[in-house]
Amino acid sequence: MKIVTWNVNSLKARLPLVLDYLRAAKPDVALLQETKSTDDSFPTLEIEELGYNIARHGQKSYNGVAILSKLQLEDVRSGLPGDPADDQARYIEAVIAAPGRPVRVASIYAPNGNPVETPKFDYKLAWLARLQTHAAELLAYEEALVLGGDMNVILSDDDVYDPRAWEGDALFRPESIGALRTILNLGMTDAYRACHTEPHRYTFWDYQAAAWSKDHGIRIDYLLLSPQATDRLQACAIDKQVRGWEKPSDHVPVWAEIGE
DNA sequence: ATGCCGGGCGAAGCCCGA
Repeated sequence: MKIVTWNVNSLKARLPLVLDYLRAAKPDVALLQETKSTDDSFPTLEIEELGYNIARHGQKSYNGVAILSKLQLEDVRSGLPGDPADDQARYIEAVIAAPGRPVRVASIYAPNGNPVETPKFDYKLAWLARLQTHAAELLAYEEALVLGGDMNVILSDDDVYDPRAWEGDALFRPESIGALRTILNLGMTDAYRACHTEPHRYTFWDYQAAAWSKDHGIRIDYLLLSPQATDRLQACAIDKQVRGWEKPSDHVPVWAEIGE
């Protein structure tokens, strides 16, 4: 089962690119973030034509997450538990009903958190703490689980072109790194790092300052696997070439192959 | 370089992202 995560930065603006990618890469499951689509404005027909079932959780203008799956979706849950007052559409999960070998997946868009020293950073840390609590609950199921998405955290100096340039940024603050490490320490595996040890492999390049042509990127999009999913991990890669396509997102897809 | 792009909203210019 090929599972891809991708922050598309507006599904409406990116629809031709997304459809091209789905046709070429043929993922069984696509976890999308920053769809910026309400559930009513979601391009359902175009995506269903490619053979995908859809679960989406959107809002107007901002955020928005979705799960596309060629297999049936079950037990769909929208919204990250832990704060009924939080109305930002940043989390959706579902079970991919592979016969005999189901996989629970989540599409996650963690808050950016900038500028620090503002409520935005507090919200980010509180949100990641809620994700930790929920991840612990899901891990207790002892099933194949894939938490995929834009975590908005740079885990180490190896995941950024110039650590000094990001010093103090909400994505690289010790509190942010600690929050994501705490989730990994529950027993989850960073799929890309399980397959690749070489440093300086990125998933995001800013539109500005010629970041792409200079390879000034950061790795902030992850597939986090439960032990049961890690046992089935066969391959993982970053589809970097998509950043060079026409009218790209600033993020690129990251995929993992989870065996049967 | 706390906004150089790029998108949403909505029809000019502000909000937001990382």
